[in-house]
Amino acid sequence: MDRSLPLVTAPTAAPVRRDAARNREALLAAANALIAEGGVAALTMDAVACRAGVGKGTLFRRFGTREGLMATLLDESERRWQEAAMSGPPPLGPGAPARDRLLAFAGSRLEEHVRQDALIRAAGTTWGDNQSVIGFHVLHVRHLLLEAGITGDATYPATVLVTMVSPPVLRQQLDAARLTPSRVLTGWTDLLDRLLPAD
Amino acid sequence: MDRSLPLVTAPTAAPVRRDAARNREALLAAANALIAEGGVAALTMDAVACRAGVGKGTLFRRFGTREGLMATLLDESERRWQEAAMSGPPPLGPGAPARDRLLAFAGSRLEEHVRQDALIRAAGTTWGDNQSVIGFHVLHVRHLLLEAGITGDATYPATVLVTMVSPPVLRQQLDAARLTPSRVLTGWTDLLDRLLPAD
DNA sequence: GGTCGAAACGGACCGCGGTCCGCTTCTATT
DNA sequence: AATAGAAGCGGACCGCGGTCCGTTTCGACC
Repeated sequence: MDRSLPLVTAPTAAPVRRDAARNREALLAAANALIAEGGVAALTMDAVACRAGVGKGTLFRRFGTREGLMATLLDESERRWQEAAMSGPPPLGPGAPARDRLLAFAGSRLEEHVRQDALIRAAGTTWGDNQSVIGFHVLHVRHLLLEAGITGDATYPATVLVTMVSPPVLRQQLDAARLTPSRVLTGWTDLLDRLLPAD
Repeated sequence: MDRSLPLVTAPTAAPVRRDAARNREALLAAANALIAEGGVAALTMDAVACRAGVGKGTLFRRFGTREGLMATLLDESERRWQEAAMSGPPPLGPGAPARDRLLAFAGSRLEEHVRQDALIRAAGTTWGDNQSVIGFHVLHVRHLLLEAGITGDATYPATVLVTMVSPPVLRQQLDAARLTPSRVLTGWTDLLDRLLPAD
């Protein structure tokens, strides 16, 4: 682990009561199963509650809204990604040159966002505008930019680079503009090299 | 008008029948009135139909979904913006130096997106991922970048600059990162000057 | 083990988005 | 003007997200 940053916060405080914790896990398992079987559209709140063998009120008490439930599912994989970025193998994890890690960052986020696209869309702004996730990515990239020797303010360039592989921007480029993933990464790399000092 | 680009396409083909056209206008007027009175939350499909004096089926036939209705409302103001950018007064319209027009573009989009934020959020991906709008902006900025003498590929930098004043990115910067609008524009200007050749 | 307050549970209930289909209205054609 | 048939219309109906509140369960403390 190359530094300490707050990981994505637990969106719902861990329940204290035993039954509450058990139900929480049952609900998440049911939600994952439903998505695996029938896609995001199959994730109805009634179905989740029924499959988990609990009442609907319990489900809503735990996750607030359908989008909140989705955000929790996304947080799970985000947590795994963040661990990989902080203490996993290079080039995404520590141990590789900063520029290589930056490229790995872009490729990895692109892959993740394409893989989870349906769920991210359905979660709407609840997840997409998540401050802690974006904030983590910006700090991560900013750290690597500084390590790579960027001159001047690093926060805005970091924001730019993170933004350019964010879900809405990728959708625009991949779907609307009909670009291939590798073309997107080429553009991103060019942008990175314009922002870094010429070596 | 400095060039010809396709304006935002009519989202719903103009009705041929007289009564259909009349109802369409009545529905849009009702929708605008409801939003003016009670915000986006007051825009229920039943209320729009009732206020316009037509049946619910007619409303859905015309606009497809609630989001589709919102997208139509947004298209109206977008059309006005595009006219201002193509044939309005400088610096947004033609007649000013390219760099000034680019700054005017950023400021104008920021203002527009902040003003319409609630509606844009509520419209979801129906409007936000709108290819024709984003495509228009990218072409506009790309044109100005070339006029300003950018070297190399201009499309990706144009996409970057457009993206950085898009609604989700602005929300992240203004709400989550607590930046002021002028700070955002400063960052944008810096980015622009990094992308343009040093003069 | 008994007691008690708080936390969690569950399912009836509500409002809204969206669909469906029989009825009405318009306009092209003669 | 009459006609025909396509386009438009309307509102009953449905499913799902979300709420509410009386009931149940947990576990801390005695």
